[in-house]
Amino acid sequence: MNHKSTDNQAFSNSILSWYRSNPRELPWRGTQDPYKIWLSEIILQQTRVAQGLPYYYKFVTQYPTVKDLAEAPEEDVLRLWQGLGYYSRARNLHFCAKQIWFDRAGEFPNSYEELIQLKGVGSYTAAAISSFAFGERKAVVDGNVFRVLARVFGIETDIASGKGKREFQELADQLISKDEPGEYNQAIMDFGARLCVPAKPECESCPLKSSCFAYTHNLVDSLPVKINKTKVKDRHLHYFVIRCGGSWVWKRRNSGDIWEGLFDFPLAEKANQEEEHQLDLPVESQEVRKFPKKYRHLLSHQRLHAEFSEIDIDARYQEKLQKWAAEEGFMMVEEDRIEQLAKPKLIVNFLNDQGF
DNA sequence: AACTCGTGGCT
DNA sequence: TAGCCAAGAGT
Repeated sequence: MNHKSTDNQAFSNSILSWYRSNPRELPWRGTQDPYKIWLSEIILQQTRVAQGLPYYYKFVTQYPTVKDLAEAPEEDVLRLWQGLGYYSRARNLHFCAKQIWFDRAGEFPNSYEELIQLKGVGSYTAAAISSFAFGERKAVVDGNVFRVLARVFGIETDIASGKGKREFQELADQLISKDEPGEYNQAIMDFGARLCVPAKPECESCPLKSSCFAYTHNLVDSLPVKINKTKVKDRHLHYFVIRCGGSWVWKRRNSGDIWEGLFDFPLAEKANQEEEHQLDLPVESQEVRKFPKKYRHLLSHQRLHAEFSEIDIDARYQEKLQKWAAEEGFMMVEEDRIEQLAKPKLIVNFLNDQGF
């Protein structure tokens, strides 16, 4: 897919020109601090600007420099990330901050090649940081860029395929402005986010409308092509809220499943909701009260069906329960410390509903 | 290459 | 409602 360089320049000039009269004012624009740009880019991965904004403010306030982030406990970082999803982003962010501060003497990676070696920094994020902070000519290819290029140039390759990713990256590399690569990267993403949106784009006011392949061929609604193969799996979770002497039994979630590193409760999982869930406790004949409300919690790839039961155990069994919890990989948490635990949204919803 | 990893807004 | 998609990356 070769395009004449004059056409390329016409495209990038149009995008830049549109951007200069329609810029979004975002708090990470206007800074050259690679730490803040990195932070903003990690937060914005697969995340709408409106959803990420409050988290950006929380993080730059709590952790103004990479040193502050590096010196924080991972639990605190995850707690601040609570509710934003894709928690590996927070774990990798913290891991890299420690790496940069303690192993590199605080020297932030300052090139695409170095940046892409960081955990959680892929081709998009490395291009974004290197162009915004260091003026490197590396083209970003995110969901916006896929859409704009697919429509304007009439590309029907599946954007989820390896072939598609290579093809779009190659085209983006040809199109990016030589003089203002960072500005151009911002521009094409804003253009996709505000004008060339997925549904009902504003084609009538688009500066590219006469040259846009999709518009002139009535293909706007069918481009880009994305073949989605992920099927949603149903899971049935039964949580047990076990309380004893002012403490609750909590479980820190392991790797290899959703919500790694976050806290929830001892859990029984069964293949269907008909089966009655049970839990082996160290004390006999405890009353198990089921909360009437049932939860359906949607993830990108799983549909969770959850219910909760509470078990109150007399304080005289506290030591026995403590021992059992340690053996089972659970932990006893005093009530006033529960707020500090990083919890999945499902658990936060449950606690709010029950007035805890 | 296909699968995994959250949450929320919009249609 | 169910599906799509949002400044993607790791395995």
